[in-house]
Amino acid sequence: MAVTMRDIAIKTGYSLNTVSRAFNNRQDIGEETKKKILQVAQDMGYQVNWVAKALAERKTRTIGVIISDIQDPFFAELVRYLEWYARKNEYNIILCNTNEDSVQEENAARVLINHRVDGIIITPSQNGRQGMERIVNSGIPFVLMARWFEDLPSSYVVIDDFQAGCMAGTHLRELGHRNILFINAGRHISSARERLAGLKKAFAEPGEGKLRFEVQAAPPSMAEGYKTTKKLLKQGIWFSAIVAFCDVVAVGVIRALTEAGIRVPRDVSVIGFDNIELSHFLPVNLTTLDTRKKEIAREAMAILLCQMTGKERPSPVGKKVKPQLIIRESTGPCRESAKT
Amino acid sequence: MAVTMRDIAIKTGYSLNTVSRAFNNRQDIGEETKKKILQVAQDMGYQVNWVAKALAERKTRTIGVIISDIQDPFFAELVRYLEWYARKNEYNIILCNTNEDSVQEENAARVLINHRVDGIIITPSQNGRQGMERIVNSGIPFVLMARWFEDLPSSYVVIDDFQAGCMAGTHLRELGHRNILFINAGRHISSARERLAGLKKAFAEPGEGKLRFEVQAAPPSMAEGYKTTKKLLKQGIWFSAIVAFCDVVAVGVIRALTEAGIRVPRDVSVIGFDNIELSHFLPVNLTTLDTRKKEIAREAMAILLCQMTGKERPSPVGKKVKPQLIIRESTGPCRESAKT
DNA sequence: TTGTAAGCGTTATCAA
DNA sequence: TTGATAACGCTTACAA
Repeated sequence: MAVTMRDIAIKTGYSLNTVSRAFNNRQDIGEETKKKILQVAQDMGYQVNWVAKALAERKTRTIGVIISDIQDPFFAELVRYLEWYARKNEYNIILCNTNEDSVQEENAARVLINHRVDGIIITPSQNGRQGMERIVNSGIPFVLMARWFEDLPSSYVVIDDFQAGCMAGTHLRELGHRNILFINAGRHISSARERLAGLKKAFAEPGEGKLRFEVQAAPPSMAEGYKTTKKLLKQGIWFSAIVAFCDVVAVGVIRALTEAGIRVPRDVSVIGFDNIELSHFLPVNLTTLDTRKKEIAREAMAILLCQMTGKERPSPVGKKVKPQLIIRESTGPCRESAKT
Repeated sequence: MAVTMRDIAIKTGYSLNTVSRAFNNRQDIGEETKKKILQVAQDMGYQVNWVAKALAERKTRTIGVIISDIQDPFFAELVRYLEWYARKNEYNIILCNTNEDSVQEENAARVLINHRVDGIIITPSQNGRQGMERIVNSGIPFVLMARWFEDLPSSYVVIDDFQAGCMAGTHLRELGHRNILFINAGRHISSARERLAGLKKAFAEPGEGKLRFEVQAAPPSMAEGYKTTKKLLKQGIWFSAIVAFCDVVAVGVIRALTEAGIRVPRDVSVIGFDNIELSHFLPVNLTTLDTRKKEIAREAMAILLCQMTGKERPSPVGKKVKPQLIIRESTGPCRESAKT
């Protein structure tokens, strides 16, 4: 069907090998010959067959990306950057969405290994390790992104979630808030654990108030943020500020508050994490901790590229990016007149 | 490095061919033999090499997806469904993001062709046809999704955008709105043209008001919706309802209105398209036209699967899915007391 | 039921 | 600077 290098070899009278040389820009070929071959290739509409090339070179120039929820704007943005950086380095991306499900994750790992991807970037679901095990055993270079395992010696790029939690807490404390509700994600997620720890730290000084509640909305989504808040409100629980695990959850939280006639930030302050694009196009713009999505994607790709091209087995490198507090409209001073 | 079929052949004493038979579940092999081979394969940790398989079979079991903006929740959701349906049929997805740029689109087309994907699903940027041309010439089966070319005989799955526009207009007309502003996307996008036409149709009856303005926010994004609205407001233009090209644009529109002290829907009604998840978690939930993302993804995949497996060159099939009006909080009756 | 041999479209080795 | 020839890891006739 399609034109092959052999066709070109026949057409030009050169050997297959020489044709290959022309395409791969080798030194051991005459300028004239090269020109002629490339011209003929163009005329015949030749297109490399990357499958054959991959088999011969044992390199697919393909990176597997395992993401827990492509519909979450945070991950969507990460994927966008990853795709961009990959493309720039002439790699393709095979996308696998796990919906935070360990079975789908394991399946994704298998698929990518069979596909002989050159490397993997993964946001592990962290509620099961079968997928990770497969990847580790395969020997394919990989980088954890946004989440990591303390006990797994591997490369990772994450935000400094402890610090992020701490910054969120400090911001609220400084505004006078003493009764904080944290709508967290499931504790199996590393960032959930670390943000909680950071938050607690911020309220560790005696007399400085406390984290009154931590509840878990899993998976982290608008719907869960909404449902959880609604339920708590119904229980008559009171708080002057809510920390949401991420902006997406915060959006659901604010909707629930609005429905209950509670105004943000007058009655209750809300703070999120991630700084997704949406967070500054809401009627009340969200105070949030920027999680440096672009940097994370860039770093993850840089580390992976390094491990893929490196000759020797590379030692794992971990990177924690500093978060940044973005103060907008959803947080304000605590009003003492809060009811109970 | 990795275990190959040859290794298994040697280990078991059978021929390469017999090993192949075992894996491909053929009939011409003894039950015992098969069992033994599979067992050994498992023990040795064998993993198929899909690259080699693809080269031999001339099938990669890979589908290329060219999307114009993965960060747009509408497309993110489509991609999620596509990935799901693909996986279900044992296909992988190679993702290419074009950012609505025809150069990136052409590049994506080239890449996917070189990769010998079995099929392509594309949301064409429609501001240049080089990419489409490449795809058509390659002979690889493809399906247009969400956008189509009237003059290109090819398979497509779109929403009935004319009807969607018409429904939006009718809804507003029935609420008494007579001065409508349409913040559209660029006219090169088929859905932009068709929604506009439908909208006009809804106001075609004499005395039934009119579409006062159409302005274009390109690319369709929150930021563009915001900027455009802001600018119009500054110009002192008045209208009682805004139709936004999509929910994402509507979000930016509402933010701009809110900043200007204009309340939705009391002062101005807003209607969007797509019914993204976000649209019912906003402080004021969005009235919108559901664009049946799941159906579109399912249909696109179904048609593609059919074309990929079909023996004969299939004739193009086009499908227009019916939109659905979802009335929520952002539209209300027109108040005559509108200022100018 | 099994094995032999050729082929998929490249790259790589080595000799000319 | 070029050309045979052998990989790469699998499938698929065709033969036994």
